[in-house]
Amino acid sequence: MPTGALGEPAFEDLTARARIRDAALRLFGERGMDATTIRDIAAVAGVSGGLVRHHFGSKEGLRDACDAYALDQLMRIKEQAVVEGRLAAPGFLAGAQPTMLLFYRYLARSMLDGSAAAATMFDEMVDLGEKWLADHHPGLTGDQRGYSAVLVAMELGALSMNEQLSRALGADIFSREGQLRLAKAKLDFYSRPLLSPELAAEARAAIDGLSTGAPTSPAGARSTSGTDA
Amino acid sequence: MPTGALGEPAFEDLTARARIRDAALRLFGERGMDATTIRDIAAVAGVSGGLVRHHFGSKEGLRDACDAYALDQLMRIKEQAVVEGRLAAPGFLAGAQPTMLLFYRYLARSMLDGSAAAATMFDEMVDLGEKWLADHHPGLTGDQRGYSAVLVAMELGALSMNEQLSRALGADIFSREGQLRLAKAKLDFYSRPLLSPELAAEARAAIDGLSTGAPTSPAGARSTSGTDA
DNA sequence: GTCTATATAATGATAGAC
DNA sequence: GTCTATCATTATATAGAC
Repeated sequence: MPTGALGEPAFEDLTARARIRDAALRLFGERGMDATTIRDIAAVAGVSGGLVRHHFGSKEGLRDACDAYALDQLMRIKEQAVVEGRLAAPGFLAGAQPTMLLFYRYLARSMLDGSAAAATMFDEMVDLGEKWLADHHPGLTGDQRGYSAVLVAMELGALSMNEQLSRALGADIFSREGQLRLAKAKLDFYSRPLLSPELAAEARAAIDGLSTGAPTSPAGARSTSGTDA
Repeated sequence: MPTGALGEPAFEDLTARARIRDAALRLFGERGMDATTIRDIAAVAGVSGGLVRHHFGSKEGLRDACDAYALDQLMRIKEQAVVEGRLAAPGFLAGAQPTMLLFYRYLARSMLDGSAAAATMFDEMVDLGEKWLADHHPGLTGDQRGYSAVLVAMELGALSMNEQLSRALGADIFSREGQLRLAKAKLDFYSRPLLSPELAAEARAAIDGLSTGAPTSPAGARSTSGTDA
């Protein structure tokens, strides 16, 4: 009954299979799947390329294993938190430990890389968020699903921007220091409305203008949607 | 003096060079650079692979050209808005036209793909956001830069999650319908605090706990940061 | 400016020895 | 379980014809 790994102290004590999986988790999460070769993973894991294939069949097979493992670990951590009765409502803030963050980053990247399993998790997170909103913001006016989707996309998206974020923050968000600064900034962000009522009204007017009138762009006749033409 | 293109009606009227650039902008933005081959781009642009090289030298050269073009177009649109005096404060909401969104998505993806130019833009956006906050939230307590960094990372990150977001929303966020739903949801998101004062206090307590005490994770001795070990 | 054909490098997949 | 060696494919880069 392993307690989870992902590059922890006893890295060299892990089975080769686990080391490969952890190496893949890290490299896929850092650079994405396309930019990571099987050889890279094998090198980090300290094994040969052939062994990767032996254990996981193919690169996609390895990715699937990583997805499943990350999902599983996240679930495990969450359950543990429930058992200990410290499942704070703002779990997305409290659950900001580096270990969890790394799994979340991996899954965010995996979504961008086109993983079906990761996409499913996104949808489930939106569902959960919707329920959470119904519980904690019973008086919320409009599009609760939209709200939740935006929240999840932003959380996960910000995580996939970890490199930029760390640079702007001046500290790696996976380090203790950066983690703290990020958590505080996010708390600020979530506990105070960005837009004042006046600005919000202004924005609403702009949106209403969009829904009825011409595209905000003036000169040059342009179609509404472009790219797929 | 071109008025901007990116897959607009007169696509076939553009020079081959512009068609290549627009095709690259679209494919890079959709799937990322690694998942896009020069041949893919050439096919979409209706030219040969050799011509891509002739005009841009290399794939990186093409990427640089796309970065510069996207940055330039965005600047142009912004200036236009200033001239017309409709630079609403919540520009990140008002500036949600599909065309802009597509450029922003491209740049977000380019950041993930490791573009230096795109990274620079991220930093500049954080700078701008900081100034905006100083103007509009003079009474903001703490880490303004952190706040701005989170805001930018979330905006751009959500955009890079456009596929997931569109699925959850039930409409492509680059379509008129999806754009509207997204804008409204974001307005909701930005004009109302997610966390009630009680929940915020709870979260703050959790964060303070993090900064002093042990890592939230209990069993199994684990180091603070794992991956780089 | 534009194309076709080719060289070269890298990658995922595979086979077989230990 | 693990490795080495190799194949087949694909992608970028290049050269040269039109």
